[in-house]
Amino acid sequence: MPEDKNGQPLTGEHSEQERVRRQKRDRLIASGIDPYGEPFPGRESIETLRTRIPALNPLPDNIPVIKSRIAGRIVLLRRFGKAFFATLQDATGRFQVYIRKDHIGEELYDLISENTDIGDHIGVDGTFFLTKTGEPTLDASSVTFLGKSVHPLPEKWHGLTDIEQRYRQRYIDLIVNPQSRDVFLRRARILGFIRHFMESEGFMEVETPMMHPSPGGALARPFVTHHNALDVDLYLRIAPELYLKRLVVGGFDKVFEINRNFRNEGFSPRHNPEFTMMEFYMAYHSPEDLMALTEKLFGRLAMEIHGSTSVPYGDDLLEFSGPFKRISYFDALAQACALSRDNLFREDSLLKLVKKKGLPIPPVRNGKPYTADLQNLLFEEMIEKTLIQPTFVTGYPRAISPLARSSRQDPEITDRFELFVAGVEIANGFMELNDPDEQLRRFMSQLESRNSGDLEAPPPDMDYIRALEIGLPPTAGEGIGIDRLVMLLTGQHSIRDVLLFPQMRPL
RNA sequence: GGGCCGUUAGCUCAGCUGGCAGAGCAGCUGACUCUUAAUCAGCGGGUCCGGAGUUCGAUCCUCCGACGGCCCA
Repeated sequence: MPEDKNGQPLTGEHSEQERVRRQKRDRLIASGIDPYGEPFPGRESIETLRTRIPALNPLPDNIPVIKSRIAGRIVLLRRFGKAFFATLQDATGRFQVYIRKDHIGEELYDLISENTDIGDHIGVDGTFFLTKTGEPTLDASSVTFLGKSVHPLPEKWHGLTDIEQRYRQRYIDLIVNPQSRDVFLRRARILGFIRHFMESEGFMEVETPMMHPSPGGALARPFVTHHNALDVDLYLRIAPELYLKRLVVGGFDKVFEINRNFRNEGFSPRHNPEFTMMEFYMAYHSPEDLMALTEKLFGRLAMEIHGSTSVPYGDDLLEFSGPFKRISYFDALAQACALSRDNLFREDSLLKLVKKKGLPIPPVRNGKPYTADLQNLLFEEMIEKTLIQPTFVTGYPRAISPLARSSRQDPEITDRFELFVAGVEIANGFMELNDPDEQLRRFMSQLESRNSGDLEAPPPDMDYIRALEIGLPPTAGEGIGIDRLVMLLTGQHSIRDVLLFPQMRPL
């Protein structure tokens, strides 16, 4: 049974306005009009109509005759006695129509005038003209009723501001809040641009499984589901990484995937349980190449969406013309913590600093906290949020990079970087570990963590080890958080504002 | 998981110290054939998120719960 937001059943509980609208619907039916409409062939989009209108400023004496057929939702209505103005909205914009009793006939006029509301769909055939005040308008020669809206829309001026309702009833938000609509139009452009860019760079788009027999490729708790016919548990993927590298083993040496990942975590302005990532892999390339490609992509995207590589975000002006700033993980940490390189690797001095900062002690594993966990905690707390302009952080510790190859210069660090913008992690890339025996040792070490209670540590994926045994060429791979990127490019500060249907607690 | 804040008409919001529930928009009736937040006159519309308690009396105070936001973990 349908319910309102307080769990109350809706049947027979219509408001006065809904009852009135249903009565109007029934009157339309009684007059032989289908209140839910028929297809309306031959209409043009409002955007197309606008392109056909020549520049008419100042108002010319002889406007060329422009006839049009448009359809849309009535979003504004100004009634007079024997005529009214209605503003129609379709996917491409708004356009005013003028409906006069003496132009469409008394019978049709009375029927339409008395039974339409804001929110209804109508189709209009008419002739273009400019009003006294210069508003482009279609003078209706006939009106077709295309759909009754029996539930009133929010107020025309303030729109829908209740955040919860905007997320739960996005269809209303999209009708009445042009800013919201614009965010998603831009999101679609961003996605299209990225795909086109990657293809032009020689990448092949692939789709790998969303349901994994064993979760892997990241550190996160998975969602579990069950396949009945096989009678096995499956995990919604936390990352596509291990499958994409299998494809590189298979010979597709430049691949990318844009798709959803699922992580069984809480919500925040930057986290949704399902989110969109692009991961891509380039055989025979380096992390340097990844960073260069990332700079190129972000610069082009900023130009595409903003017409400039400078993008305003909150109080900041983000500069996406590369090259981006680079800092080393340990240099930055040593500086921010005012610790010597030696003390940076001593558990006691790290612990002292963590306690001094009032930070929670990370979970103890095998009797002792890892120095890498302490380092990472301090890095996250003291450095990440200060990285406003696009910044690559390089040289991540091996201990927190189980799929990355160790640096040839320093085996304690990996050839891995993360990109931060506006204090938020946007991308993560590295030289892939392609030594199967080393990868197996790392997996077994993660298994120990898992067995000692770390639910984010994945179990070993032995088929992935076999793929590495077949041979992964030297490969660089990167993941880019698409939702967060869209946030930056659309000026949004909550991930929920760039997701059409963010996850909400069911009512 | 913790702290703070919020939930009142279809929507946006007021509501003082506990004393008959308010406005604007939307709706209804009437006037109006160039308005664009149309205008003018009149009218209707409420499970004050839910439950319990205190009180003569609760939208308001207390407790429990639901949902949401922000911050922290």
